Amino acid sequence: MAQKREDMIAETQAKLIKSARESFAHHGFAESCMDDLTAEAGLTRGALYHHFGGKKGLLKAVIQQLEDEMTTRLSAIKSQGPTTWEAFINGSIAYLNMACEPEIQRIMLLDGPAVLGDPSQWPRKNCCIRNTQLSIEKLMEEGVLREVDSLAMARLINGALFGASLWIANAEDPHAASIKAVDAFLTLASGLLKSNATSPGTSQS
Amino acid sequence: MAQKREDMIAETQAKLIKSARESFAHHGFAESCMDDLTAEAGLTRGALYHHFGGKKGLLKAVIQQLEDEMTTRLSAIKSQGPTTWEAFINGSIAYLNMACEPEIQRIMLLDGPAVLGDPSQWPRKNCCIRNTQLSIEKLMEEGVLREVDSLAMARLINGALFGASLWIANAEDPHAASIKAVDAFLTLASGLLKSNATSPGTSQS
DNA sequence: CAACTTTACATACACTTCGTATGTCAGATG
DNA sequence: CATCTGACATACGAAGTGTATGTAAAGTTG
Repeated sequence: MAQKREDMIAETQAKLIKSARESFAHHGFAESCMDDLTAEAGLTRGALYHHFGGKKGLLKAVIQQLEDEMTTRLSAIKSQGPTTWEAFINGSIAYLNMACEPEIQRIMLLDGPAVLGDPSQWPRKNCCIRNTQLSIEKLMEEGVLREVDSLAMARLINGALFGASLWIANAEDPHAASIKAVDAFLTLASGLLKSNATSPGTSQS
Repeated sequence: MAQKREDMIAETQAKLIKSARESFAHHGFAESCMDDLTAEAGLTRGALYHHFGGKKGLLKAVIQQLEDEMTTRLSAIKSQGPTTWEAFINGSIAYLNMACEPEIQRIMLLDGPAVLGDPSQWPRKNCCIRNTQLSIEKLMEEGVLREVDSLAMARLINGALFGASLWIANAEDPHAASIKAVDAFLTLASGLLKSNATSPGTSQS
């Protein structure tokens, strides 16, 4: 039964994180009330403070879970590209689409940086940017890309996709906006290529 | 003396906005206390609610002032480029540098979107993005750029510069990071050009 | 110019929310 | 079985926010 206890603890934490995700996503971090949050999970603020140390701690845990999920999803997509370049492009488009999801956009992209500061300083250093950076380095090794600082470029690209996602999510016609954004991104990304004819056709959303 | 009264009102508002800028920039929006804020300006919360309707209203006013200042500064820089393309690049680099300033980054780029939502929905619709968009359209008319949706591209570019600014501001060596970011941006931006040899040399920071 | 109204702010109060300090009970340990 | 640790709940105090009300000066109307 030594296991059972740990399971219950994990379950408690999972319930709190789940409630927090919903509340943060719906009302935003600032407007989310810890009493409501915990009540929704069938608990009290005592549990929250015990496990996460406070509201910000809970936000960190939620973001970590979101990051893990994003990483899993992105890895799956990136691993199945015919070329490294296409894997990179498809991964970027996937990231763009994910950034439009309310939970991710609201919690990770809006509230996260405002409350916790620069994402790259977060504990489990932002996996998405790391992923982008690794792709870029791989492409440079393959000789496909021009030489640039991979981290700087990864930041630019992630920022660009985030900016576009904010636009898409708030557009009157998000689907149309998404198509335009992908098209524009492909154009922009072609600047990375050594030999740039118009960027090679890539499967769109 | 009809003028004097309006002047005093404007002065009151200006004092509140000034205090708010400092407080928001130093402590962030959430941690800024309205009592401290207004006391610093020699007033009380009564004045704040009267003129701005609340904390968010004050944030809006502060952001508007920051936007106006940025627009002025950017226009000055853009108007003096030898070619439209160089004006665009120089404006972008200037935007990048400005985005690294703590006041602008913290208030406009971090707290602003988190508290007020997508910047493009703000009252005085984000002048920086508009500026970028207009530059892009002009460059397309001149036949320098490939055909893309100008708004989508403007969003991508502004987002990219914001992402880079966040990185620079939190880097161990911001100056070095800034140089890398500019270099990477030039590479990326070359994707916009119809004829892209390596992007033409441009004055760096 | 006198009575009234409006406006710019200050003061007072009620409500929410957060963090901490303390309490309690179940399970682990010896 | 006695004890202790850890997981959570309860209770309390301190801010902070928004609103409702007060006040005095400026403006308006007869």
